[in-house]
Amino acid sequence: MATISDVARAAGVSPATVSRVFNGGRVTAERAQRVREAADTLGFSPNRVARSLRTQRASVIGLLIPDIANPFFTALARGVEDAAQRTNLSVVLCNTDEDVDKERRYLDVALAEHMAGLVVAAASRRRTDLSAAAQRGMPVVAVDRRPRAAEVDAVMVDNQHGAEDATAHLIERGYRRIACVTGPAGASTSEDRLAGYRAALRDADVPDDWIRAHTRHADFRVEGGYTAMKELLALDVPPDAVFVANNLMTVGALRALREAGIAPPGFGILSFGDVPWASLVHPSLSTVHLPAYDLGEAAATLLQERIAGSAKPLQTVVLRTSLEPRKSTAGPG
Amino acid sequence: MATISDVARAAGVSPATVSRVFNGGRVTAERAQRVREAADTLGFSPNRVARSLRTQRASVIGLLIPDIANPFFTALARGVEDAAQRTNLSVVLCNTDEDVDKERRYLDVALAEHMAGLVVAAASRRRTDLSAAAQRGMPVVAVDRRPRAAEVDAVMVDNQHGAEDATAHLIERGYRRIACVTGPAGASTSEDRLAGYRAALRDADVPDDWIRAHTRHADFRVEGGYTAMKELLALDVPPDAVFVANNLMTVGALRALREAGIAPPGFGILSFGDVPWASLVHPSLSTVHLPAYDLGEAAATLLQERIAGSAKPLQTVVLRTSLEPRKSTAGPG
DNA sequence: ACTCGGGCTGAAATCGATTTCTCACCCGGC
DNA sequence: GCCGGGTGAGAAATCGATTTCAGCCCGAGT
Repeated sequence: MATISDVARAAGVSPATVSRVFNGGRVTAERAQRVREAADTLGFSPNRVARSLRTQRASVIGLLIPDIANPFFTALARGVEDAAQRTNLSVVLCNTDEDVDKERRYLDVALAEHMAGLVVAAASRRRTDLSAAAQRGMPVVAVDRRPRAAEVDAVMVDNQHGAEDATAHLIERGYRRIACVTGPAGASTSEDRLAGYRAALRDADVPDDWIRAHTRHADFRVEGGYTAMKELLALDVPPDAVFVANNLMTVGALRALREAGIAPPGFGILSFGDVPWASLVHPSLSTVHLPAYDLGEAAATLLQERIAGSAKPLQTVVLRTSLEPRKSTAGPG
Repeated sequence: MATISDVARAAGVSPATVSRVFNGGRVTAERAQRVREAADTLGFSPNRVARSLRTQRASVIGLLIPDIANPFFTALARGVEDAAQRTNLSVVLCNTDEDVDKERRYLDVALAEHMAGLVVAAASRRRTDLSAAAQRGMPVVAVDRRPRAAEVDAVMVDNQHGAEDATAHLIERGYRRIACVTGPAGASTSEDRLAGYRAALRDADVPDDWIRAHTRHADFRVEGGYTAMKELLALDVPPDAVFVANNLMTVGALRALREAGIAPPGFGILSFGDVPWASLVHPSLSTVHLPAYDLGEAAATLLQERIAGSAKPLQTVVLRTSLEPRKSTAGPG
């Protein structure tokens, strides 16, 4: 592996000059030419480790996501990656598995590795601690989930508004007993989506205690959705529709429904977040489409501004969701 | 950010001693204790960039995969990640998008970044060039796909054997006109799977020209599977079953079948590779299960041996696939 | 009592790039 | 002919850890 000194020797100049050629210093054209030729024949590319050490800034950003198997997060990751690549940053993807300990270990690595910045979809609202990074001056952007009390930029979707719209859509379609499967009590996303659901039902004069009796908290995973849905179906007067707060739980809920021999349009299903291959499988599913890719792209762009030194006040970007109603127009009747 | 010298000063020792405490050198218990306390109160963790520069080896490995949206590769990635974490390596995930240029750019980054090693699911069999890395002494393990003429370790599935078994299974079920949708002509995976399919049909005395007429090459993506399936269905005598060489193309094929009003068990569908949520959706789909997670884990483990300096001769690990027949037992009739 | 050896230590070199500091040189103006 | 200003280039310091090297101390062996 050729070093800068090898190139310098081959070109008959000092290492400083070689560095200047590649970093836009002032060098006479003739010398610059010699350096470039030498670099080419030696196949030189600067050692990024040494550069990072000297400049105190890496060309790597970290992306912490809770579940790489979830298509929502893979789409988000692609958005981050594409944005990062535009400024020659590489992305280290860290899968925290919704596990706060694992997440903290990755945060430590990011600090020790002196990464240029972090995009974080937090594993927990209460327990994720981003202060260490912020303290050390490492730029951080929260995405999708906002850890409580974190002084960072954030890019979110309008969870509450989207959930309210979507639930209202179910009501318009004629469903009356709309249950809800939401995520863990701690997460900002599950709370906001629940709040939107509640708002829509209240607006339709559904009493609070009915709502409470028909709400289940699960874990944002397939199994949790399955169990919660079974519970709801076992009620004395089962619901005639359900609002499910994320894509994976919808898959579980669908399984529970199939086992119970229940299907749309007699039963309304609304998923917050795109269910993979849903259009193929269940054209009768309504979904709230989440701009996952754009979320990632926006977060990475924001992060790059901070890395470049922007001192603007902290900002929160909120992207709109969009409702994709099911194809069939029939209601529950 | 506390440095090793800060800790040394606080503990009243030299930086060398601090380093020895953390890297298993011989230090008296009493001093080691003082160092550890100082490190704790200062919140010291060694700067990995500096360490990498000095030791000439990073604690990061690269994972190059062609499509992060494909659940097969996300499962593989998790396997790599879990294995890597056991030895405190972090994983940089690079999504090459089946694009050889993008892949080459990532390879350059990996070299400049002096990563400890690479796990590569190559974008192309012919055009992916791993020699630069090998030449510079960077350990590389090919996974799932083997680039032609690359002198590297590899972890693969037994594509041909799995495909042959699976096709034979369709024949046993009573299907007679079994078509095939495979991947791009260049890829090792699509060629091997096609070869397995062919072997099974030949074994059942199906003439070669029939086979050739009922084989389509597509691009391993949903759209390609859809188009190929439509072509096959438009034949004068359409097939009564299809062997599809990867999971995403199966999704496309299923859509084409649904649009044509065709469904199992009248039509046999065999997917090479698990289709996400298939069990929920299409219990009547047979799949060849691929051990994606284990593939990643094995590759990362092998890579770590090489990083640790193992000089064993190059090896190729082949993992077995397993056939998961559809639930219903009825045949085509 | 003297030497030899083994275990700890700290000073200093090292990794490879960037960046400051210094100096030589050239040009135009007085 | 002399002097300032500006420019280009090299020597050397620097980033923060690891590692070599040399020295020191202490105990054991003769």
